[in-house]
Amino acid sequence: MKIGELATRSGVPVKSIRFYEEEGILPLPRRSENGYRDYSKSAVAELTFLRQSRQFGFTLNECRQLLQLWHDPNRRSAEVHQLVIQRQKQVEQQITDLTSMHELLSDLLSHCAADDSPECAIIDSLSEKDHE
Amino acid sequence: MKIGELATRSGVPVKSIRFYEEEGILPLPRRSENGYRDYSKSAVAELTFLRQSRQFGFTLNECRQLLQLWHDPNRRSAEVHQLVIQRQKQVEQQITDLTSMHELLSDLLSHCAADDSPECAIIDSLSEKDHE
DNA sequence: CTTGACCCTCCACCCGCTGGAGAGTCTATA
DNA sequence: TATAGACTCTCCAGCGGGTGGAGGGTCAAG
Repeated sequence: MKIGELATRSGVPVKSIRFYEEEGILPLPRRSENGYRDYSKSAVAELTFLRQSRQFGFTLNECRQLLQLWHDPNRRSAEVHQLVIQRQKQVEQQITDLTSMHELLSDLLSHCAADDSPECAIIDSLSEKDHE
Repeated sequence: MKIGELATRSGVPVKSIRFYEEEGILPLPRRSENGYRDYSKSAVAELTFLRQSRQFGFTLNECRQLLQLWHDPNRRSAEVHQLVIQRQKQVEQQITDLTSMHELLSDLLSHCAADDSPECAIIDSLSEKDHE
């Protein structure tokens, strides 16, 4: 299978596949006589796994670890679990941060007249130092 | 005022100040005889405004617009309002995305034994294509 | 007269790709 | 058989938003 087919089958762009290989996240595939990358069926599963992991927001380094665990028949599922817990905590933190940001934005909006005059409470708020 | 003092007063790192100037987001300051950047008091307010805007998640381009409005005595507050609304919508979208990601992660976690065995529902789930 | 705290410029690197240049290869059709 | 177009290859540059370091200059205190 050539890289284009792998790309459509796995849902990962050709460019990204080459990038992942360069970064050592994916193994280097064998080459055909003409120099084209030649993939086996299992590459589709591997790349699909990678794409899914990325969609869950794992960094490439975390994906590397996940792929290692995926390949390791002696893995402990607790280790996988740990990585996912970690990721979930990050997501929680991000939600918390974004939620408070959303509130602050609401505060800004509520004090702005939103008309043709230059007076603007938003501008004023943004000019203030936090601790004052 | 030299860049170091501006940095501590505004809460923006020296490196970032120079970066913002290079990018044309901040005006180039006058220079002292020795070539050092020489800032007026108003630079503190301007940079504080920029830092606050960044903290609300505005991109540098959006900050550029906000700074223009900040400087413009004939601004319409509606325009500022519009930018903030836009930003808030993005935040809402991000929260939505992260929340569904959080749920999916919970689903993964709930099916994993998290023990010493290699069987792992998480690994299995991540290997599946979305639409299957 | 030296030490240390500043300041300067310039270049490289981070992440996770994406786009393009310039070249080679393969297949279908005229 | 020539050629067009769809692939493929490698290499290099750039995005956003900075950060870090090298290799200098400058200034005040001890």
